Amino acid sequence: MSPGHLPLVESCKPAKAVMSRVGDKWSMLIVIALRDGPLRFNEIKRAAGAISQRMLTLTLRSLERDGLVSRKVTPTTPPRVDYELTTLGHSLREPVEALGRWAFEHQTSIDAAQAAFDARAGIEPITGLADGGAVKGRAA
Amino acid sequence: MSPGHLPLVESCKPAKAVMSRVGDKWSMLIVIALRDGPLRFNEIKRAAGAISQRMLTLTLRSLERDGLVSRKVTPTTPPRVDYELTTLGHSLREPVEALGRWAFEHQTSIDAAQAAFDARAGIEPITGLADGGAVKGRAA
DNA sequence: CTGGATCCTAGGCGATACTG
DNA sequence: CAGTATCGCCTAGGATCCAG
Repeated sequence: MSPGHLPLVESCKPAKAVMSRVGDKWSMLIVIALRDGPLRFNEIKRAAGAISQRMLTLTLRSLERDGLVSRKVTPTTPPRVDYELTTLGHSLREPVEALGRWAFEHQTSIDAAQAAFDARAGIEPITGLADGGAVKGRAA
Repeated sequence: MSPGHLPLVESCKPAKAVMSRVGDKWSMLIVIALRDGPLRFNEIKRAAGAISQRMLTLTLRSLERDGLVSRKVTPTTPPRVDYELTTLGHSLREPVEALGRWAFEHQTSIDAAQAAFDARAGIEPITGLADGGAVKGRAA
């Protein structure tokens, strides 16, 4: 997709945008929650677990803006609002779920790599200098 | 992968972690930059474009910790450090590139949806209050 | 050239309170 | 029930200076 010799940052701007969506804290969780059909505001909230009403509203709006989710209002009392994945939204599930599968398949490899890295960090101080060797105390 | 009736948040924690990686500002850009072979610190920097040395170092470290990138130091003067995708890193490219392709394929749909949404937002002010109607500039 | 330590700001996100 | 408005924390991430 990218020729290879040009900045490569510009060549994948649209990809960057989508990756941000995928990586943000709640979007994909909501998309997955809606995979089996429409849900109401509070149903999504319950499904997502710890999301705040503020973030749910914002995320839903933004998902709607991107055309991934549709919003249907039924002006009764109390009001009823149903959210549903659009065709575009459903199509996004495929690559996203592939990514999810990758995560599960390689979970142990990642865990192992992290453990090994952390172990090395504790053992090799800074290149021979005798250092107390705090495991990178709670600073940053 | 998730039974469907449990919180669903906990069932995909590892996926969430990976999604965050994919979604963060520089990780995938670096992974893609390394797709054709090892690069030195400043070569990656040049390829990425606007990244700060701080973020490059941090991202690289964290990629290394996750076992996606390997770091090889050649202690010459000046020092030479090569970064290369590990097998795990390469395997991640597949789902990530799939996501990238999705982004390109549906770019126009998303653009259209956003334009339509913004247009609607401009028409329906806020329940009658005359609003100037700034289009809420969406940059990055 | 590689990369650590510091400082500083924008904004993501949660908590809470209020409206229709 | 659905949604908005306000506040305040906290972290991502850029700029800069220093060191090996």
